Amino acid sequence: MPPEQAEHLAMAFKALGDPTRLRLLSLIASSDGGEACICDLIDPVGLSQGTVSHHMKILGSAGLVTREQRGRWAYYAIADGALERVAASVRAL
Amino acid sequence: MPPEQAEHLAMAFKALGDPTRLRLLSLIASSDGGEACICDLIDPVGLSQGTVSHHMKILGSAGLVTREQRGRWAYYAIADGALERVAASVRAL
DNA sequence: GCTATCCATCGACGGATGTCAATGCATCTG
DNA sequence: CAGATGCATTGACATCCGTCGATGGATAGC
Repeated sequence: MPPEQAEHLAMAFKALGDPTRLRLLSLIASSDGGEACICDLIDPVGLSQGTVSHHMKILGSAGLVTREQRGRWAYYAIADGALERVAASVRAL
Repeated sequence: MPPEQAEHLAMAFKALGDPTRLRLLSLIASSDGGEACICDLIDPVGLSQGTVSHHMKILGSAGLVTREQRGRWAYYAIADGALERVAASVRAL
C-alpha cells in the first residue's frame, strides 16, 4: 500500500480508535430516526458537553457522521454508507 | 454498545490507526507465504528495527497478527479471521 | 429585550504515542 | 569458542490526544 493511501486510511481508523467515539456512533445508530443531538449524547457517555462536541467534530472530519443544524440543536447521523466503506477497507487489507 | 466492548474494539482500531502499521499489515499480507520477519519489513517502511518491532507488538496485542519464532527469525502473519471480525463489528454499529 | 438553552471553540493539563539509539539475549556460523 | 545476526526491551524525547472548565455566539421562549 502506498504511504499516501495508508495515511488517509489511518485517519479514518484513528477516528474509530477511541471507545467514547464508538459508543457515540452506536448511540446515534440506535437512536430514533437514526439521528441525535449533542444534548442527547452527553448523559449516556458521561462526559462534558465540550468533549462530546469535540468527538463529534472528529467523527465528522473522518466522514463518518453528518451534521444538520435545526434551530438550537445540531443533529448528527451516521454518514450514508460510511460504515460499509470502512468494513470493506478492513477486509481489503 | 457496552463500554467494555467499545474498549476492545477501539483497541483494534487504534492499532489500525497508524499509517506505518497499515503498511506493515499490507506488506505481510502480500508477502510470500503470507508471513514476514522483522528484517524483511525494516527497509520497506524505512524505520529503525526497534520501532518496527514495537509496531508489531501492538498489532499482536490487538490480535491482528500472530508471531512464530523459527530460529533467529520471528515470523509474523495476519491472524486468521481477525480482519473479518473487525469488519463485522463495524457493520454491527 | 432578557434570559435560558444548545453548541462550538479556546486554553490548559496530564497521559499516551511514535521514534531513535543503546543494550541485552538467543541463535546461527566460522 | 568467538563473532555475527535477528529480535525485544529500555530510556529518553518531542508530539499528539482526551478531558475539563470557561467563554462566546446563536436561537428559542417569556
